[in-house]
Amino acid sequence: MPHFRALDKLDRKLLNHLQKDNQIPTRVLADKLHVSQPTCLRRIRDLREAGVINADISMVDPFALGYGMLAFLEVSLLNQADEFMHEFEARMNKEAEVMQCYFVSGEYDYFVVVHVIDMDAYYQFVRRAISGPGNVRHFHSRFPMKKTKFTTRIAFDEKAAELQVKTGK
Amino acid sequence: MPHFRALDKLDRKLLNHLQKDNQIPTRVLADKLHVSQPTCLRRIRDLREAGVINADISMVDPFALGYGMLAFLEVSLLNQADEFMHEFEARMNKEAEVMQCYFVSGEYDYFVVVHVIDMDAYYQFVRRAISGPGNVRHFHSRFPMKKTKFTTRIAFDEKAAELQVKTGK
DNA sequence: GCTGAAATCACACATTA
DNA sequence: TAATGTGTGATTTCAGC
Repeated sequence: MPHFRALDKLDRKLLNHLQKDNQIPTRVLADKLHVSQPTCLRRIRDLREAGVINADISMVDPFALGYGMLAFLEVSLLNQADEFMHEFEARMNKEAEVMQCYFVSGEYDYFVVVHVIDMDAYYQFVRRAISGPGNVRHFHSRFPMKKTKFTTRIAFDEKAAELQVKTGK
Repeated sequence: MPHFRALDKLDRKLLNHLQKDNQIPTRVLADKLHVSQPTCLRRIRDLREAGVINADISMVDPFALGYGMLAFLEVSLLNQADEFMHEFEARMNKEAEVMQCYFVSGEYDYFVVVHVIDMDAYYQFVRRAISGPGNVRHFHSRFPMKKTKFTTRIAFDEKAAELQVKTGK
């Protein structure tokens, strides 16, 4: 049974901390926020169960591993019937090189962010996943020279705090 | 003193797991990979110290919090002297709404991904951070209708594994 | 890779608003 | 009634060997 509740100040403070570091002991976090350790833990558990916290992960630096090449790939499909769009999206979901994929309006249908080792790997990716399988009318590549910012942290301002949040199941 | 070493199979397996879930007890992870728990822990610690693991964080679902609106913002600067580019990049770094920023070649200089609550918030953001401060020649907004994939996980194939990785400081 | 001490997590229960 | 705080046992981390 789905229910709704609003995020209060404590929730927002917790999220702001956990977005930076989720390995901090609940005891330390509790002290910082002037609540007890079990309260801290309970709130975090609830945020996870509610899906506000999607996942708890280690961030790996792609450049530290030789994945120095990034590409923006714009794709327009031949056939835009629902099943074909789903087929394309499913394919992108399976491809490990695809970091992000967006359905966009305008000249192209999809905007895809691809992370690969080098140009050869990118070429192979395009042949295998884009031009190979068919149903692609046109595609266009751009190569960002530098990633100057990348964050998964979202900001919690007052307005957002007042919004109702769908929690739990 | 910086030193180099290559990632072996164990490192890659560890990273593949931790990218999905960094809350798994090292004991469980050790059993899965058929190594001892302290070995597992030491490897992970080394990967963190080496900077291969950037951060350990909770991922927050922006849509669960009412941040339902995404925008692609392309910007070209008036003055492209180094100091002005740094100034723009620094500004994007400070803005909480900016999730990603890339320096690109072509018609525009920067590709910026912005995450906001609604169109009004986006308008305010553009006025404050883009058109307001000056040195922007032209900008153009696109609004992706759906994010069909977003991951921070990078793939570890054999080729990548053989690459030398800069570790330590 | 094994063992053990220290720390953390996570539960039951009393308390408060 | 629902959420917080206190106290306690089970797990986990992490150092020494």
